[in-house]
Amino acid sequence: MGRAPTDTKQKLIDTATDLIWRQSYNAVSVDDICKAADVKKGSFYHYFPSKAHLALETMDSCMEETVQKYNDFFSATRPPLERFALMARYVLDQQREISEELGHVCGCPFATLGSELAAQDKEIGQKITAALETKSAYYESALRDLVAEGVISPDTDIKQKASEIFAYIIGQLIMARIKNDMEFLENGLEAGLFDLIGVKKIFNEDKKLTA
Amino acid sequence: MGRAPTDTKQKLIDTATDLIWRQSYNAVSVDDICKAADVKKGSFYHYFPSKAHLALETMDSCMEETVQKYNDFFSATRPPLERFALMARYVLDQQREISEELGHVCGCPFATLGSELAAQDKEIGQKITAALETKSAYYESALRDLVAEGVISPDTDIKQKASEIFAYIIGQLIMARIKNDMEFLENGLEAGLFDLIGVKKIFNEDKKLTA
DNA sequence: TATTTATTTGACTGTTTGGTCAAATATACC
DNA sequence: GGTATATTTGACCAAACAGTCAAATAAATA
Repeated sequence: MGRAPTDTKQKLIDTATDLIWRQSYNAVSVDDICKAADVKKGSFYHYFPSKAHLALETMDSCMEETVQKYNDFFSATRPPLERFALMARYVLDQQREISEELGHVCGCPFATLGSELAAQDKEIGQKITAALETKSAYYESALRDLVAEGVISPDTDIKQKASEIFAYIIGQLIMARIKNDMEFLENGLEAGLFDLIGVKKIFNEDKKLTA
Repeated sequence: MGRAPTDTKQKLIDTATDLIWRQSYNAVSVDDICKAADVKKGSFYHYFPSKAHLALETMDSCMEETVQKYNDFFSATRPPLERFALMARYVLDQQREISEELGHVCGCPFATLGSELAAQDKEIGQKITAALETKSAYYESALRDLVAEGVISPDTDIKQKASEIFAYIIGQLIMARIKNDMEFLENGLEAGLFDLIGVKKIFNEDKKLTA
């Protein structure tokens, strides 16, 4: 009994993700989101108790996709350096696609939203902190495997190194967003990543490790 | 003839800097700024044609202070490694002070504002891009001196390295802001910086280089 | 003291904001 | 067809928003 569920909620989440990612949380109004999603405001508040809750759910939605991708990229079956390379390529592809679709380089949605809202909404700050720490965990694991394979020094401070890689990627994405410059990312992201890891060799076009 | 100038304009700039740095551009209203500065709205619009123009002037004000500090830290009379160490210490001191004053780790005002407004206000985006490139120039120069002194490899790609250092610092500051965690910065910032430069030695408490 | 000019004031406007609600409507099941 | 439940609607609200303006006021000069 009862009426069948619709895709309205997901439509709101997807629309809000794009609008907020492109602009910012406070610059996008509930009316903007409703208009873009072609949903009336009453429906919005049927699915979300507040605008902030919608933002939380866009984060969940983003994180779900990220975890799915990263579980593939960082699979233990892959050589650890390939994991990083796949991740870097994914970031670049994603940024290129979004920038063509939305007309602006958008950077990391977690970092952008987090930077804007961390001091404004505690719950969002915590959710984003958790998301970012999840990502770091992938890096740490891959770095440990690199130590085990003797590719990088056993003295490596794994936590510190992962944090460096992570901060570097976030920093690059923020810079690319501010400059609205994809080329900046294309040139620096992968190179810097491998420089940070401490290996000079990177993958060639056949996706095999060069000597 | 005429009335003497007052400090009202500067008071508005200083107040706005704190409020926007702590929260975000769109989360702070002109009324908020006026109330905090104890200035009536009419006066606000006597000095600034719009809220966005006020934001531009807060950036100018921040940049002025930064350039003054950096001209000292990155003076060619200093050993290049000391330049980076002084800068790192300044960032930490500043963040600690602001976080105690405003009750939250605030990160880099340029990055925060830039990330929020780059896609919303072109002029602000350009101003921030210029500011960030000015900072990078200090790093590049110091890195070249490190090469000249033989501290780092002459093969070093200076532009890329400066970009890595820069992205790392911005990334760390964004993370610290999101996590609202000074300890995170205290632990990682300086260590990561020197790791990125490629030297293990850092300054001891007497501010002399250790062997 | 009169004049000139920069500054300050506070009331005002039209719009947008996040959020509410009772009523209307659609649909799945019995 | 009747009933239960989920969804949708659009009108509505008070507060907040960026920005305006004519009048009042303060001070430096002459």
